[in-house]
Amino acid sequence: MNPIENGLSRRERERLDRQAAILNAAKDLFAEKGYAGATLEEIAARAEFGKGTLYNYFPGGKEQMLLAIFDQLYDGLCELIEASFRNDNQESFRDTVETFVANCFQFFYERFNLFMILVKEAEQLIFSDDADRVAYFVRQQNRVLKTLAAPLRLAMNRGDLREMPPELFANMLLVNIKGYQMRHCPRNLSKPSELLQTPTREQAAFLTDLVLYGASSKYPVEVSK
Amino acid sequence: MNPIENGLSRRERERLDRQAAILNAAKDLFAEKGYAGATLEEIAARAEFGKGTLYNYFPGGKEQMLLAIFDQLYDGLCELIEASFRNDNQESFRDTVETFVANCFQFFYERFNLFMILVKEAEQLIFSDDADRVAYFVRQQNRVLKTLAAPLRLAMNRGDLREMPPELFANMLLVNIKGYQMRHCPRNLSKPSELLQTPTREQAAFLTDLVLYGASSKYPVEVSK
DNA sequence: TCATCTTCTGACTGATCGGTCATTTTTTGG
DNA sequence: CCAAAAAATGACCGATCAGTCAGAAGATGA
Repeated sequence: MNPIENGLSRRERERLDRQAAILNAAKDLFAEKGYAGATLEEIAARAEFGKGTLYNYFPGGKEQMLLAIFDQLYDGLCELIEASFRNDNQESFRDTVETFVANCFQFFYERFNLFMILVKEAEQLIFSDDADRVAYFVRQQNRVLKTLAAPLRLAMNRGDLREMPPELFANMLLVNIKGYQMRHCPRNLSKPSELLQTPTREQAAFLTDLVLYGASSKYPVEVSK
Repeated sequence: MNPIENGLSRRERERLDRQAAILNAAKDLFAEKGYAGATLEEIAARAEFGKGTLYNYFPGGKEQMLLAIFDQLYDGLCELIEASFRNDNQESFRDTVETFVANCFQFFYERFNLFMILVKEAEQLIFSDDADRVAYFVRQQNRVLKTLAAPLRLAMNRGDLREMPPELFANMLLVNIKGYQMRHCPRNLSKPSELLQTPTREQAAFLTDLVLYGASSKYPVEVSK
């Protein structure tokens, strides 16, 4: 009766497709107008559903959509980190970092709406006064930080990096990637003339060297602990 | 009839005092609940005025208050930059940068509400779809960036910094300061147990060394252009 | 003291929007 | 083809809130 594919019936697959379609509409609109600025009516219209239908797929309403989007974002980021550092050792640490940086640029280039949501909403949410939301974001951000800190710890043990709390450097790396990317974003999304430039390997190399070797043209007299 | 002080009559001074009181109330509430989350009613209550009175002092309403706050923030930041680099040359560039970083930490420590507003709202606003708001923020951020880029340009000419677009490094510096500070913020403002720690000179030194000399424990084979 | 001018006030308005649910439409399986 | 189940719908509700304004309160100065 139920020809199964991927262990899912057609009904179930269609349901997931529709859920994904709603989520994509939400992504676009959250990115464009911000979480608060996007209305359920608009999201429903963009996904070609009635407003009530959204609640079939996301009983938790707007907030559940936002958290589902952040789940995707943080999952993707963790996978990207693991993939980038998987074959560490097989090349110089510097090149591994460059690859990681380039992968991040590429990741956000392909998911520009996720990047905008991250930029616009994450800090707002992590410093909100809703304890549950704060807990969610602290957990997710720590997960990313731990994932990145692990290979950095190894690099320190190998002597590729100065000794410091690896989460600290993980944070610094991510902050720099985000800051660099943000600086090269179109300021005004409704002005289509400004396009997001495709990220180049040169930019990744530049940022990598800056982070690993610093901005000074001189070597420090003594590298401080 | 009008004994003048600072060129202002008593009436005018009182008016400015009340305006400042309203702005301080707004600062606290914007920092706590975010721009969207703070209501005019609350702001008025905290400043001990009726809601209608706010419009005597800020005819432009909520948005005018926000922009007035950002004016203060960006003005303060520019002054701080200029003051920090004023006696460059008299000490090593590294120490000048450390002073600048320490001053930034101190500045935001003393103005924690401004820092929270910056963190929570600035990106939301600069990527909004209101062209006027975007223009305001682009102008202000560029002003800060230019102010910081000027002494960095000089340092490059002196050979203290690698050659690169000075605005790029200015951006990187600011991003790192903000990112470092943010990492050491209490996540949940309503939980008073977590206090903002007073910034130390050691932290400024650490971040300075990281930015100037990099995280690598090895010197690059060749410093890339 | 009083007329006038300034400042203050908070009830009210209009608009917005998230979420609900009774009803309609579609799908399903016999 | 039909009855029952599932899905979709959008009018409606209640809450929120920025901004308004007519009148109250207070200051001024002659």
